[in-house]
Amino acid sequence: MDPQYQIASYIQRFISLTEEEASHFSSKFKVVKVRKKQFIVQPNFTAKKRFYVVEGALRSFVVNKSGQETTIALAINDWWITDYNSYIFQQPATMFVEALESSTLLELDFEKEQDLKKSNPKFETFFRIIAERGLASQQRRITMNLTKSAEERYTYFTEKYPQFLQHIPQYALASYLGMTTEFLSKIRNNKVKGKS
Amino acid sequence: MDPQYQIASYIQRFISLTEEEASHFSSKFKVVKVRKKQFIVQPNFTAKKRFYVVEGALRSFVVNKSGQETTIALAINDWWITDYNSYIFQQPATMFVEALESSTLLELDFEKEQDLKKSNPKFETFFRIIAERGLASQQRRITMNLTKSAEERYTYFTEKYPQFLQHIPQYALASYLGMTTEFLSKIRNNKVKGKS
DNA sequence: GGAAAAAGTTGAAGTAGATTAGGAAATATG
DNA sequence: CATATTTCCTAATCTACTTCAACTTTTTCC
Repeated sequence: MDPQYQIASYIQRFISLTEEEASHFSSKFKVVKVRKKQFIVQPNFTAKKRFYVVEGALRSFVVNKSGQETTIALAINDWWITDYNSYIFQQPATMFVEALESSTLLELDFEKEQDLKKSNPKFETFFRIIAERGLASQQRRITMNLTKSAEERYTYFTEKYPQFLQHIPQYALASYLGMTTEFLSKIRNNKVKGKS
Repeated sequence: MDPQYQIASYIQRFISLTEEEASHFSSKFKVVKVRKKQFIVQPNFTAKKRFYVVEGALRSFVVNKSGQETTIALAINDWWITDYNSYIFQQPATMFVEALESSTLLELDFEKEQDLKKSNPKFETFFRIIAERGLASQQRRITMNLTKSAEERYTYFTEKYPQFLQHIPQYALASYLGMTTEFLSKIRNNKVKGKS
């Protein structure tokens, strides 16, 4: 399927557009293919784009001084990814965004996004809606992280996002869920002390 | 100072409005005074409003089956608060929002917010901007929670949000930062084992 | 302004999950 | 298709933080 068509179909889940509007919207996106392990956002460089995933899998992560990587966000098809703090404020990024497998993306340049929003209030509405949905989902994630045990967080994730499990290596998922890869391995193999 | 004036001044930090637009915007807000310990959002009831804090302090929190409370968000003057997951999707709330001290709020009804956004694209832009800023700030919070120790999270908070410390009881702050009130007490009094 | 309730403190003991280290699978690539 | 690299697993040891319990201080409110 044509990637440009996909983004037009995606936006129309949230707002209704004429054919002309839909094709104007799609025209601002550029198809990008990335290979596994390729970076599309890097610390100290401003994230100039946000990315809609057509196919594949990516993650954003931070690295601390001792080299430990922590996954902050995950994305498969139909999800968006970038370093939002960098993109929204057009400031230097603190994160990497990396392809976990070869992927097809639609990139939207920050300036083009501003043009879209200026050109038609419907597009402004669209970006407002996806920001609000992101906000609500991050509120749920913060709540999970503060209130649930490692095992409960993993169980919740597998039930809520089963499609991710096929694409995300365990080391990336573990730090996303706030635990080590060793501990996640024990959970998955039911070897947590005190569990049957 | 007139509370309605404050919200007009607040929105103009983000977008410029004519006097008429500013007063149209302000007119949709209703001044509400709440006393300490009063709830403005409760689980199972849909959050029909979002609240801009003129003066005072509030928190949102969840309660688990064993009665333990976890603070999810904090708000003092110039901040917004509600259960966003409930408000945005107009679904039953899972959180309480409670006044930590007697406060003056400006409440915005969900329906009135929709009217505002329909009436003028500038208002759509405003709500998009505050959603995006919330998104970026939550991304930072998730990163902190996943990568820093309890003591580092506390130190970061005191440096970044010193104004909150005067208003927020320690038990509320502790669970917001993802630790027990006992442990936060030890951090504050430098009694953490292995620390000088 | 005095009693009761709420909030904060301290220390001892316990535990969820981290760290370390080594080996086994799986996957990539020449 | 073999071997190098990456990912995953297991188990012993360790620790950052929790739990519990008793106490002190601060705040509330009749």
